[in-house]
Amino acid sequence: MRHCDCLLTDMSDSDSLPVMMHERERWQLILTRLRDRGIVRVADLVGVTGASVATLRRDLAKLEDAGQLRRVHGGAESVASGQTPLTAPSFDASQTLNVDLKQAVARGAANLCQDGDSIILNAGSTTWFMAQCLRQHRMQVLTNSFPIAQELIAHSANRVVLPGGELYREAGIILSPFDEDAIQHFAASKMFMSCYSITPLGLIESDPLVARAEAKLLNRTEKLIVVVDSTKFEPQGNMVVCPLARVTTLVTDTGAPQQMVDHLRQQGVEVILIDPKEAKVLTAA
Amino acid sequence: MRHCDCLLTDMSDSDSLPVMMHERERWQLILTRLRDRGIVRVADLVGVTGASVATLRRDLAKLEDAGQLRRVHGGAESVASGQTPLTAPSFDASQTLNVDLKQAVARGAANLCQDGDSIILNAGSTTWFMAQCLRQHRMQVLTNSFPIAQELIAHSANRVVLPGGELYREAGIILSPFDEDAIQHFAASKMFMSCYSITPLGLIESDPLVARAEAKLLNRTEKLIVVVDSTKFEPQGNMVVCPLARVTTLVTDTGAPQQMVDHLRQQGVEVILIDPKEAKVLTAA
DNA sequence: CGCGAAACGATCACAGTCAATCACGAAACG
DNA sequence: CGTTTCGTGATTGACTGTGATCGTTTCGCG
Repeated sequence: MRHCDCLLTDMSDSDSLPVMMHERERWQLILTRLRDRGIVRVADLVGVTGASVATLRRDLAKLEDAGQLRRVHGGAESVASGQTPLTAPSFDASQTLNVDLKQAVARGAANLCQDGDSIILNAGSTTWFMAQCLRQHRMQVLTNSFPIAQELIAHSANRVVLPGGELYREAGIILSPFDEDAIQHFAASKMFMSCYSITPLGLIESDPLVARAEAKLLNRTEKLIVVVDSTKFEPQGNMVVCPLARVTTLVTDTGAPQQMVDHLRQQGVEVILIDPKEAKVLTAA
Repeated sequence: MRHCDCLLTDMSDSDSLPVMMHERERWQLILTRLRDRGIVRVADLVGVTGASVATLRRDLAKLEDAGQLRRVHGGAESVASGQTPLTAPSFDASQTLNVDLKQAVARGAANLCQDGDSIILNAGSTTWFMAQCLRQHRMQVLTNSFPIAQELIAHSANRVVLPGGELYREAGIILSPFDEDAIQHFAASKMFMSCYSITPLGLIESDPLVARAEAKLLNRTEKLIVVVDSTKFEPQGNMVVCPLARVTTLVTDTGAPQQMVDHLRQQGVEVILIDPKEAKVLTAA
């Protein structure tokens, strides 16, 4: 393994340093290069990371599953062919770890949609995965997420409605401090949202502006469907968006703590558990 | 990591050398040239990419299959009914022919912007070219064009504000039938717009919804700067957006009919003529 | 109208890349 | 301490992209 590296570069082979890169380091490096150049080649990555082509191919496969890039012959390209870094929400390392969970939950939530529905898709990485599952649907979708709007417009026949406001570059969210808004004329049958964390006190966000935007959207619908992977049950953040009783349905994975599941059902929330292995609905009772 | 550094120098060397471009890189380059110039020649691409004629022909064939361009004898031209819905505004055939004019006019109009300005960029192919000229600027930009918002967010430090409404897939425009809107809180120092055509009766559009949206935006600013290439003086369409006297400044190319230029100046409109050859301002008197 | 030059499509051999598989070693677990 | 799991590297056969060459078609010019 490392011996190969040593043979290739005699001068740097002093084993005093741990030469081998870790998986996450490689991923980070790959994504960085991808953002800078729009395209990466496996052969290049071999030289940069010191890993074998097989490993790098696996890395690319995983990152493609995570929606972070698109594989092409010889390497991979940025999901938007190098045009915009906005096609996917900015993931941090911890989010990258839960891609499988998020995708499983997103698929489960997408099953709750039907053609003709008018839905709201709140900004978030899980809801972005959900948008990818809606390519065959024909609905009216209101979203405050620029990347979700891009995805829907480019790859589906759904109608897309946007709220007015400033477009925040990093998060890709459209936020407005004003109440007058086109969304006041939107009536949705369902709203899908994620959140920063979920506690007995309710749905929690960390950013006041985001919390306010979500509260505004909540007024446009009766049914609120929360989509969160099981890691969101770790209390974080401090802005309460709404109490748990406001939630109609919660979609999460089987890793959710049983205590919270019970508590939610006591509050009248329908809880849907998705097994990320089998990617199918286990129970809804 | 230092291990990486050693190899990185190697990498950058082989990268700077015209070793071999990859398929996607060539595609990207071809599409970029196509967007910039409206037409590419196989012989030119050979010199630029270093690939063989056969390979480039295959590239063009694939891109044509993907609907990204239309092959012609000797090369390829920008596609008529633009497929790439969002990377560029959909050009019709006549527009494709005037890319040079539009870009020259767009550059001239961009010179009227200063850091700190709050401007409105109405949807349109000329204003989209203009957005490409604003990468170094730092302004607040309100636009009802999804592709322009993409361009600004991805490639500039400008702040972007969007109106609320439905996102129309083909044109990439955000339109709303309602008056309540976040844009009612936006005060712009200048508004840039193109139009379907320009006649002695005023600025003309063909779509009532578009005309109404532009009229709404007109209320948010005093200074109205119209950017049109000289082909827009051929009367077309039927919806009058506003009279010529409403226009503060008109930027066009030297191909504009002298009669209209005189008439505009009689109305108090400042007319700026851009020579597409020299791409510089000729007269502003 | 006819001619030469350029461009075109088809085909072939070569090199690089891919997915699948097996084997090795390290860390995690009971 | 043994077993399991995971990440990694090497190998194999199949596939894709590439360049050169062929004969044919199209364009431009006299």
